[in-house]
Amino acid sequence: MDLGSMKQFNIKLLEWYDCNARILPWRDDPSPYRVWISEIMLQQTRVDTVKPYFKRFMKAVPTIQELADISEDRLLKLWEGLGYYSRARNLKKAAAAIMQEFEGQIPSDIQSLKSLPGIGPYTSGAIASIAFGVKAPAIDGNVLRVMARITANKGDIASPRIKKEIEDLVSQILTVERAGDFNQALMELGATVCLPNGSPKCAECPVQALCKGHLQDIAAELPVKAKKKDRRIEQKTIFVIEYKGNIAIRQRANEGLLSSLWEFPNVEGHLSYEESKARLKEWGITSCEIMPMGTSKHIFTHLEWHMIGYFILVQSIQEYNNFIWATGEEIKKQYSIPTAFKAYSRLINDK
DNA sequence: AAGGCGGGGAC
DNA sequence: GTCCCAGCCTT
Repeated sequence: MDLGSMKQFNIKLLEWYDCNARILPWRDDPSPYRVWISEIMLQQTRVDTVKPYFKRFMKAVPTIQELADISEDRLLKLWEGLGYYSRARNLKKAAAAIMQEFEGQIPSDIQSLKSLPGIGPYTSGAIASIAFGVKAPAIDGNVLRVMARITANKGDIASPRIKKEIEDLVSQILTVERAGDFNQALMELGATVCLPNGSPKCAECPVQALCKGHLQDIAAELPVKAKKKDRRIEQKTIFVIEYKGNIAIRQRANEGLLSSLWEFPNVEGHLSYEESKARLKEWGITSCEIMPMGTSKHIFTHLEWHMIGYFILVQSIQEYNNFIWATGEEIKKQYSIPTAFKAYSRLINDK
């Protein structure tokens, strides 16, 4: 792209953004803390999904100090249902680091930002440019798609080489004073006009005349991405166990999938009625009614859970050290249970 | 370079 | 069903 085209690109894009920017909760006051929280929530997560979580979080945890001091259970409860829960734990770690190493102030330079847990190449650029006006690129999935089409780049945008090409180009184009607006405009264009899956609305695009992909009539075929691998399937049996009005829950391991979130007792495989009874006996539950709750499927990015459930009404119990016994109300208020178990927790919420 | 890590919306 | 989302971290 020549210098004249870059200049035109800047002007057209920012003109368009000034008229078409969506009104978003984190845009009216782009303070570093608000930008940081919003950018972490927005990682691999749609704007409409993030909105209510962001508002609730800012009200519950308005300062870095409070974030550094928050309990893990309260933090995960605020994150419940949003997914990628390591983001929440990294947020707390980063808050502690900001208090200790940066005197309570979020740093403005890329290197310091990237030193914080959960902040990588994209998020460091986003915070630096939006909150501090630093002329740094912020290359996300939208930008990769938009720029691949603008330059008619047929390379795999997942490859580091192509990413670097696009990052270098955006860095060259990014000469305007409004670096934060420029980055947001590029993402906004990708989210609302230069749509994925072969559906770009080129007729509405402010930089259509500068787009090689459009001029060559291949915009819809770009960007090129490698095919995804198949998901692994796991069978599970879920037990919703009630005893004297309380439900059994337990905390997952603090690493790996859904780490340190809470769940109903469950085991690998699809257990029959008799197998379930034997397993419950191992857990000290000797006398109970067992009722089937039906099947449920939950799809993760890399994994599928195919579940069957049993509702267990316990009459007597030998020892119950294995689980926490909580009321439906306590679960709703205190314990973060991942969406994967929703089909079996609905019954509790209805109580 | 590749895989783990959630959940949901659009088609 | 498939794709992909304001990605990061570990191996």
